[in-house]
Amino acid sequence: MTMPLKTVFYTIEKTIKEYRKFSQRNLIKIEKHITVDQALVLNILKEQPGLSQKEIAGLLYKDVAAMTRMIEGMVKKGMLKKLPYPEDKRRSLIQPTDKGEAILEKIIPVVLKNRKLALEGLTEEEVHTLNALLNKILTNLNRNS
Amino acid sequence: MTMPLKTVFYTIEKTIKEYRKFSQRNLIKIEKHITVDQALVLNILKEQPGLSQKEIAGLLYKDVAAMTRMIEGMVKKGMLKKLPYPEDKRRSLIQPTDKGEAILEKIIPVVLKNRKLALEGLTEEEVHTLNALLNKILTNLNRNS
DNA sequence: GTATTTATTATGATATATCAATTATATTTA
DNA sequence: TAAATATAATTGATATATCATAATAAATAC
Repeated sequence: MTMPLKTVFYTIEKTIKEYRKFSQRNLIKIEKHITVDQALVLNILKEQPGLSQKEIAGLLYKDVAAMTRMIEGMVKKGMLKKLPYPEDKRRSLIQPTDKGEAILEKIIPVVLKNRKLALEGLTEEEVHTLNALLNKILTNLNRNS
Repeated sequence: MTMPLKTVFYTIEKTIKEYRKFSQRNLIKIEKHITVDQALVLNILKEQPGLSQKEIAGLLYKDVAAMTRMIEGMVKKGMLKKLPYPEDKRRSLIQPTDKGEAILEKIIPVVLKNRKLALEGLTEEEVHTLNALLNKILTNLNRNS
């Protein structure tokens, strides 16, 4: 087996892990006790209110069980609230609390800056190319599974 | 904040997660109870015998504590053995057992095929470009951290 | 309209990750 | 060489992930 560490998959994994660590470090500077994923949940709920836990899980690429527990944790920490969802009693209406919204406002600029710093020196076309190549791989994976 | 789900970082994360799942599914078909990371450890130790746990952790991009437990698990399952490491008593010499080697031989073709399927339709140049673009991001992350 | 199937969420068991603190050994330095 | 510092690995506490199963509600089939 040629060294797995020299494959492009290793580079992909390394990049996303470094990016997550980088983002996490910068997030914590301005808001202790928040994780990258929690920030994403707050943002998603702000932009698409009324999503189900399953839908949020899908967007964050997580398991629904993991999402149950993550949201539970965020409710405990006062960032989210769960209200009854009239049309479907299996679900809840999940909303950021005032505290959650305040946190989100604080972290948005950090998230934007993180992305900007990480993509420094890449042209729009390069970012587009990167996306396109990754999508080719994704297509292969879906076709073969 | 523009939707995080539309950023290239989301695509990167999605790609590596899908690739891991894809690999895991195919691995399990021929060898129950082995994970992608365990396969990588076996392979690394075969190609670079005598690495320390810390070095292996670095290559797999994991914490040393996680590596301690992972290796512990693989020893319990009979895939690895830990021998005394003469020059430095803090370390152990970690080696695949016969069973571990046999497993590795079985899975190598699967790993190679996984990679091939995932990269189907991409030219060598495209793979090279993908790598280069990711490395640009990695450089940014390192410089800014 | 009841029974069956499907969908959403929650839970239990287990595995893995992360961070801090600890232990044992090596290395440096004064 | 003794003391201080650094390194490799382990452990404990906590968080998160994953898979199977269960509980509840909704949708569909009969």
